[in-house]
Order: sequence, then C-alpha cells, then structure tokens
Amino acid sequence: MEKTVDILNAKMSAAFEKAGLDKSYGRVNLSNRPDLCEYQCNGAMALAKIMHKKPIEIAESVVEILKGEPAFKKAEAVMPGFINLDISEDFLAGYLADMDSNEGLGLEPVAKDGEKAPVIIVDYGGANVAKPLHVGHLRSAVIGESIKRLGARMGNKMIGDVHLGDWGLQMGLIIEELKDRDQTEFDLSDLEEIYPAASAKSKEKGEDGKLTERAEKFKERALKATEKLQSGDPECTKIWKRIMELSLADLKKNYDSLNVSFELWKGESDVQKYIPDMLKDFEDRGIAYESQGALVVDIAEETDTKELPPCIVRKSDGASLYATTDLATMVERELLYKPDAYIYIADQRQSLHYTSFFRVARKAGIVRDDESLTFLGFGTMNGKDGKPFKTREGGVLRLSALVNEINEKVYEKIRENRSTDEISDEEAKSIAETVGLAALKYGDLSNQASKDYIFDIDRFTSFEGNTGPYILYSIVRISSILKKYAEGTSASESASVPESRETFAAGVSESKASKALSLLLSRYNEVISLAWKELAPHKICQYIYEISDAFNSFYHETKILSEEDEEKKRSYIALLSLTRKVLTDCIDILGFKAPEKM
RNA sequence: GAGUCUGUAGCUCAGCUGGAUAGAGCAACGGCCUUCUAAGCCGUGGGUCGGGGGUUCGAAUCCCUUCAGGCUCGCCA
Repeated sequence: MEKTVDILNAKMSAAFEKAGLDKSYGRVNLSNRPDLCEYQCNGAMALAKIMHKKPIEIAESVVEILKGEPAFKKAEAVMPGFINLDISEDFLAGYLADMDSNEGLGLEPVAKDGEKAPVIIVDYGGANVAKPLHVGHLRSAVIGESIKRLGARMGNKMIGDVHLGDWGLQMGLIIEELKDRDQTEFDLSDLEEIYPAASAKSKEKGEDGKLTERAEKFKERALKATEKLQSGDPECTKIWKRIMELSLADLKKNYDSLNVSFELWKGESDVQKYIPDMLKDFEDRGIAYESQGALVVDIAEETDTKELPPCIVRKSDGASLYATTDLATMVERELLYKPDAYIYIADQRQSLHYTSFFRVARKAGIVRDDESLTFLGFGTMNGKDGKPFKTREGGVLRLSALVNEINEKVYEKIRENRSTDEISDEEAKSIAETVGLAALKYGDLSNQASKDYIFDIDRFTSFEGNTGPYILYSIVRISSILKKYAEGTSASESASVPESRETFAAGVSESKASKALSLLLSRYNEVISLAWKELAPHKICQYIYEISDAFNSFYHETKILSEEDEEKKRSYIALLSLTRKVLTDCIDILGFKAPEKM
C-alpha cells in the first residue's frame, strides 16, 4: 500500500501544479503543532522567496484548489504561509480498512512483485567459543537481531551469521591448561572454570608490572598450541572439537533465552582454507605488498580527512589477524550466498577496522561495486555512574546473570501487583521471563544505536513510562478486551469478515483520542520503511510508545464492551484489533513477545 | 598531536534533509479505581537546546569558532 504521507504528498503536489507552481514544493509533513493540524505543508514560504510573492497568497491559492478534496477535512492557509491540513475521517477509515485486510498491514516490500528479494548478510553476535557471553555481547545481539527481523519484514532475504571467534589464543590456553592439570575429559562447567583460570595465568604480573616468568612461559606454550591446532595437529583438534561441541550448545541456549537466532553458525575456523589463496592473489595482483615484514594493503584515499594507515593482512610472523579472517569470510560468503549487501554490527570503537577492511574488499574486488557494505556501530553500555557496565565487584558481568537479575525483579513486581489467585507461581515466572526480555531489549533499542547509553536496571524494571513493559501492558489490555468480546459473540458473528471502511468509520471519528490513534496506525508503513532505511529500531520504539499512549487515553475515556450501539462497539473492536496487530508486528521486529496476561 | 562522536529540564532520552509556543519518561506536587488489568489515566511546576559568531523572513537543526567529555590512531579482537 502507498504510504499515507505519500498519498497526501501527491495530492498537494498536484494542487501546486494546478495553481501554476513548482510541484516539488508541495511536500507534506507531519505537523509539529498537533494542536493546530495533523499534517502541514511549508512549501509556500520557500517558494515565496523565489517568486517574490507573499507566502500567504501562494498558500491561499493552493488551498482554493484543495477545496472539495475528499482526503482532507480541513485545508487552510495561515500566516505567514503555512498550509494546515486535517485528514478526513472517511479517508482514514478507508485506509485502515485496507491495512486491516492486507496481509502485511500494507507494508511495501523492497522488491516489487516478480523481482528477486535482495540477499543481505547480517554479521552480529561476535561470540567467542569457550568464553561465556557477557554484557558486551548484549547490544550486538539485540540490535543485530532486530535489524535482521526488520530487513526480513521489508521483504529482504536476511542471513544472520554469528561469526564465532573459534580459532584464537583462547584455544591454546585451554589446551595447555588441560595439560597442566593432566586432564583429558571435561564438561561445560569445567570449561567455564578452566578458561578464566588459564587466561589469568597468562596475564599474571609481577610487582614490576611486567608478566611473570611463569606467565610468559605459559603464554608461549599456549601460542604454540594455537599454532599446532591451526596446522591440523590431531591431538589439539580433538580437544578443539570437544570445546566447540560444549560451547556451541551453551551459546545457543544463551542466545535462545534472548530470543536471538542465527541462520549461520560459522566461525573463523571455517574460512582458514581461503586465506592462502586470497593472500597470494593479493600479492600477484600487486594489491598487497610487504612492509616491515608484514603484508599490507594501502587504503588511503584522497578525500580522507585523516591519513589512514595501511591494512595489515598478514603479520610479520606469518599469522593472520582480524582483517584477514573478515576478508576470507567475505570470500566464502560471496561463493556460497552471493549477497547483495552486508551489514556488520559491532562496537563503534571498531569503526576504523571496518572502513579499512571494507576498502580492501572493494580494492581487491571481493565484492561487486554495487554491493553495499554497511557498518552499524553501537555505543557503549554504561552503568548508572556513566562508566562501562561492571559488576559491583568490578568484574565483567555475565549476560545470563544480567538476564536472571532482571527476571527476578520483574517477578517481584508481578507479585506486588497480582495475587497467587490471579496468577500462579509457575505462570508468574514464565511471564517474568517474557516481560523481563522486553524490558531489557526495549531499554536498549529505544536509544539510538550509535550512542552510548546508561543501562539502569532499576529504571528498566520499574515499569513506568516509556518502557517495554508499558508496551506489553497495553497489548495485554487489548487482548483482554478482545477475548471478552469474542466470548460474548457467537462463532458465526466473530468469524473474521474483512473489516470495511464503514466498520472503521465510527471508531475513527468517535473522539480526539480515537482519531489520534487512527492517525498513528495509518503511519505504520512510513515508520517501518524509515526505520529500515536508517537502520534505526529506536524509531519503532518511539512509534509503539506513541500508539500505546494513544490507546490508553482512548481506553480510559471510552467504554468499549458496555457500549450499547452495536455498530459502534464493532467499530471500537476493529480499531483495537488493528492496534494490536500493529503493536504485535512491531515488537516482533524488535525481537520480543507479549504475554497473554500480566 | 590528529581524527571522530557527544553536549537539549534535577536524572534518562527523543527531536537535527531549517518552520509556528523545543517534546516524552523518571523524580516533585494535585486529582481519578463498587464499572473492559491503576504496571493505567488527567493535570501543575520545571529549559538562555555547552558558549560565541554567521547564513536566513525563520536556527536545537546548516556554516565557522570556542569550551567540556568519550572513543580511536599498522602487526589484539
């Protein structure tokens, strides 16, 4: 379906043209003065400058032409030259009816009928094997999942890849630690203890601040073990496989609890085989050259505001590094999936790495010129003190611990509000998980991804105001009404007949609150498209907050089930049903769900 | 030092492709539950949009400058 704002634009542009004006000035925007009008056009003022005419006269001439246009209830010219618009209830009711009967709520997919859906790879997660997920992994998972779902909703074929760190030093550390302990068998809980111990051992520092001799030696052995693993040593590979098996199962469980999933569980180890040929090719074609013993690619461009260092693709000791693996991964993805675009989601601080790696990929022709490479960098998650989030003891907080803490607080809150008669203990725990996840994700996603944000558990779990639980609460209230309505209606009556313009009409024009809600619902298409274009889930959060707010106002001033006029009642129900559809669709994009009751 | 991002109410954040009186939430204060979930609704107070210039009929928004803070700056990921 065409976006409402585009429909209005077209009508306004036509009116400008008819008035003998440049139609490109007939652009309609959402009003910034909702007390005066719903939509506005400011083109007359810009045009007045060029035409040396009074803006109000231009506006008036356009308004004259708009008279009789059924989409507008009001079109008026006001000083100094604004054109203020209100949409007609009839138009709005028709639009909502179309949305309601449209399977995708009228969202315009990126690919037209018959066209192939673009294939987009989303690289997020960034989990490391054998290391537990910690809060640093939260944003990538939450934002990435939401971007992936948003893209899919827009009709793209999205492929999410967790891109595991499964080939690094941590493997060598574990292998050597196992040797020291003379241990061959181990399970997950062993692993959870072994890695931190080994890591600490390799970083042990003496009083002079330098690594102790013991640490040096241990690290050296670990490096050697890593090297052995990478060259296919059977003993090391056996241990590696066992680590992978245990760790992957655990990671999947953790991501599951966040409602985050990946199409691909590929890792650095999967792409090692592409590296030698890729680097040889770089050298043969003169793209890469040796510098201080390392193999590098120049990436500087004339337009740079700052001199960029070359990108190192092979260390002087012959080993590969971050950029190498990322490039090789891209080689494999081109081979296997032929994507049209890539989106990488990682900490903002890695932006330099991504610009440099993207440039190498382009320079080497790993990707086609028309493939887009996007880096979505997110800011740091800070504690209430504005400093990076830590446990009270100052350590790294495990993601699972954070999730548990939130669920616990939500559970307490449920108990404060609902007795055991209303909600059983088992049920309360399950609701707490659903609501807790919404609190966590909404808290993160409602901020602009690129900015740092303050993660305040107390605020997110306080459940007042602009929070995930507030959104869920609104949905639950609607569900409760719809359920009661269905119970009071016979099966034949409630059989889903597509709602018509007439059905919506009464609800839309009922009150200011219902009109406001209807206007918001009609913007669904526009908001989702914009959020995708800008990769901005926070715009969806803002949108559903406004909808929830509008719904709650409507709810308070309108008796729905006790309405005696059956036609009106049906109209309210249609409006609520559509509201729920839109809200549910949006939170699904954000990556969480609403419970039945709360 | 260079690059880059940020600075909006006491706190947490929107708004930034220029428009009318800068918006929310929290916190504070005052109302609203025998009626569809009060995790809610309605209302009050609270701001030289870091400072200073400029462009414009019009600037939180664009340009310049300055202050403060974060982050990054070839062999970690």
